[in-house]
Amino acid sequence: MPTSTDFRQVNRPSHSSQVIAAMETQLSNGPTCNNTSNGPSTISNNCSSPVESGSIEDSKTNLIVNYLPQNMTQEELKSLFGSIGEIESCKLVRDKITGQSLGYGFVNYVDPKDAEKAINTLNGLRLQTKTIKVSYARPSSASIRDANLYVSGLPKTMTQKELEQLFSQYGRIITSRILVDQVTGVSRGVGFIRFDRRIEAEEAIKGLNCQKPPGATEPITVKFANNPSQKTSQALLSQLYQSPNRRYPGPLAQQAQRFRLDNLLNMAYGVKRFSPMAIDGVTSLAGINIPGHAGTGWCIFVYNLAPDADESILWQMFGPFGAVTNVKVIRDFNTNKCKGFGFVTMTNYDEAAVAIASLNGYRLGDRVLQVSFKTNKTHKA
DNA sequence: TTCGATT
Repeated sequence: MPTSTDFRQVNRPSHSSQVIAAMETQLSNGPTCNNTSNGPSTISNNCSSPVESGSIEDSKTNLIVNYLPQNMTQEELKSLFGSIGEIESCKLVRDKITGQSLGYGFVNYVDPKDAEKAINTLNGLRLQTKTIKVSYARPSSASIRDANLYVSGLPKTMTQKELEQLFSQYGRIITSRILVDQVTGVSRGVGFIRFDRRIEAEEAIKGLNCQKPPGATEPITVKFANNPSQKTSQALLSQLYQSPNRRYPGPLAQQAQRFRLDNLLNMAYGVKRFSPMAIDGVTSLAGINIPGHAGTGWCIFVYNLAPDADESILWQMFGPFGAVTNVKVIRDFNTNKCKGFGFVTMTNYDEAAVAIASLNGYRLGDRVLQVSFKTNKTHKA
């Protein structure tokens, strides 16, 4: 959660029949910008739905609970919601393979009054770092699956309201969000739109992908969203670098370990190390324009990765140098092969700097890596 | 193939 404001109050539903749940969906991919047909796509085929029934007929007992803490179990979910009233059934949705929680679940009460009470009482409740969302679940149906879109390249000035205005011509929007930088609050230019029905999402892709919103100078990308469980597998991978490292032994790991020790010693003795973020002991917000700094840490660009490179290789290479919060291998949309580069975010400037100094020019397999702080370069002008 | 973004 970006802020700790009164989400609980502002987000409380005033008319619950219109509060529609957001179901997280499976990963699926959409088309790229390279449309083979460049004529205007027909978005108004006669698919006007007879299914206006929507929320009125929906269950008054079944709730969807979103944004649950990662470690919350089904038993804890049942315990929490059982405090309101008798539960008919309760299900925490988990990853099919890893069994990890996907962060949402369903609670079906016996009495509709208890369901309403649970929304009023538990929606917006803070649990650890999360603010849970409790709302009526829509009937399970194929037509509402895979209706979640990921939008990137948005103008930084675009508001959530404007985003909704842009997409609402294609259907009924269930949820929308624009991601913002945690420090500056400025839009990251990416967001989500969940439609009521998949067909609406498909039409929005056809109509808006690679199009410039009114007043924008760059086209946006609109595609189906990934499901949100993969951070978990990344976190699991991050533990790889803690274990004895058989893949990258030798001088490099030793150098990394010695650096960490030096750093600890310096901290213990109060030695101040250089960081562009620190000016006379005062952290300056002017630092947001320093190359590589991404608000949440120091962003590092890694070039010349092999096509089969994956995230674990980045964790293993950078982890020994200090706190790594995120790694990303950039892949080709169609082949899913690495496009030759990736990004690593490190918390501390010093550790990032040493990692760069150590890993730039490092030979990985038959390739020589180029490693530097991320800049704002882009190959398309 | 030289700088993304996944609630």
